[in-house]
Amino acid sequence: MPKPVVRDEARRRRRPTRQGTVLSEALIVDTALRLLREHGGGGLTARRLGLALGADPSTLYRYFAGMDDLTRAIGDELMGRALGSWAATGRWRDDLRALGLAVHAAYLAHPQAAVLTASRVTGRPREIAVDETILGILRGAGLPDEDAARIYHTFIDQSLAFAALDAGALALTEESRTADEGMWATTYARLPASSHPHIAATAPLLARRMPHSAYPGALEMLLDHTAARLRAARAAGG
Amino acid sequence: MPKPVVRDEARRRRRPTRQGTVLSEALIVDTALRLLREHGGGGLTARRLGLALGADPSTLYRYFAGMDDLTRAIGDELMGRALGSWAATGRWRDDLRALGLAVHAAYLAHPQAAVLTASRVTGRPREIAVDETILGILRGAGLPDEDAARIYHTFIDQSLAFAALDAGALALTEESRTADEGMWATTYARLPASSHPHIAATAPLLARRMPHSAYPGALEMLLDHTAARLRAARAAGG
DNA sequence: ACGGTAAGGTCAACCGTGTTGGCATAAGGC
DNA sequence: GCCTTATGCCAACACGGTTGACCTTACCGT
Repeated sequence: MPKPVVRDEARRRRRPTRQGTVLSEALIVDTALRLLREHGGGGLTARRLGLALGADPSTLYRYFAGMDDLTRAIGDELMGRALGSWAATGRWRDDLRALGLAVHAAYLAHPQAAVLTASRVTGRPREIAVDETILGILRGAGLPDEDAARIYHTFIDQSLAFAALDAGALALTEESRTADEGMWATTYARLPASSHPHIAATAPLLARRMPHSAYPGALEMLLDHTAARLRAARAAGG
Repeated sequence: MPKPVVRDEARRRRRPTRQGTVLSEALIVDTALRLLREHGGGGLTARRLGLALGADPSTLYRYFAGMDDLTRAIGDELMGRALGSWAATGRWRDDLRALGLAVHAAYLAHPQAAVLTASRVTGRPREIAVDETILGILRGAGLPDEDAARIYHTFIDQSLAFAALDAGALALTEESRTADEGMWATTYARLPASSHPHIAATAPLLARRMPHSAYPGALEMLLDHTAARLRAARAAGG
């Protein structure tokens, strides 16, 4: 039978660890983020986390149901940081763009964590706050609920999907990352025009473009689409 | 020192395994896909793969440098299947849409494999073939190289990113997947309008929409954008 | 036809992983 | 200040990828 997990705020006694640290959900999540940053994508292990905290690995199970649960908490923390770095201006297009870039940036700031968490819907508080904010921007701009729901869905999924993809590239070890990026300057650039005319013709352009994220461009497409729907709604509404 | 890896076509002897099966890269990849399908996302292990093949796990290292290398090969196989299920019509918009949906579908047909592979650029033959095809459609439609390269980049990253995200949802165990989907009908729907007015107002719409992929919508936005660029290019060109 | 070489399959072992059940200790309500 | 029990610790388990030494037999050259 697994140990019972006690939510942080319901914790009654605070007993320091043998090495003196007093544990908490926040401390564990922060330490996990640090480990991911320092030791790379596979660097987050129960044992290593315990060592970094000065606690036995099994102690973590008093705070999280398992590594999977901890992972979700990390994802929610990233969402919180994204929202914290964002401020509303009242101009829907600027606000939506800034929020998208903030989420993207917050995840990319911890690529290894992003890879682990970006494709999971957590349903935790910070994620809900972000969802509410997005819907608020869209409905506040005057979109009908139908459009708002559809565009919200595309917006959040696109942001998380690109965050995970881009983070995946960043999370590679320095060695294999430069190898991947160099692939465009080598493998692809060397393909003969006879067999791959289109790649050959655009290879220099691609080599310059591929190492960067395509997210800002995709985001702009979504904003264009939103603007068009907004014009349509205003025309129909009066 | 690791065992030397011999590429399939350079293999000189074909020695049957103790249990009689004759190995090959293709057989291993196919079996790996079957295991992922049958046993779920974490179901692909060297030991289990060896067992399914009737071979010792360590034998795999004669064919792939490690599980990571095998993973890349699986990703390339999915690309091949996507391209194989696609046929050109000459109408750029239809072709691009069909190719995007084919890639997305090929990955979603093997969600667990997609999660492992979609965020890696492999540089393997089938992936290069897909890239060449996309660029061909865009340049064939009459786009300037600059636009073609940019839209190609957005297109392939968007397709893979959504494939990984959507596959992530599908790859969950039946239990936690219905839990995740039900979250929209429960957690989100129960948020009070006082604290979360926008979620409360659109909850029924979201509950119906969120379980489906946002990819088709995002793809259509990209096609709209491409059409606009194409009009601009034609206006400028003559 | 056959012998020697080395390719390719096998075995046993290593170390690191998440996770658990039982135990010890001390925090904090009374 | 006692007693309860929350909370941290320990030892162990099953399983993961990976490796080095090994054996066997398919194939090449004669």
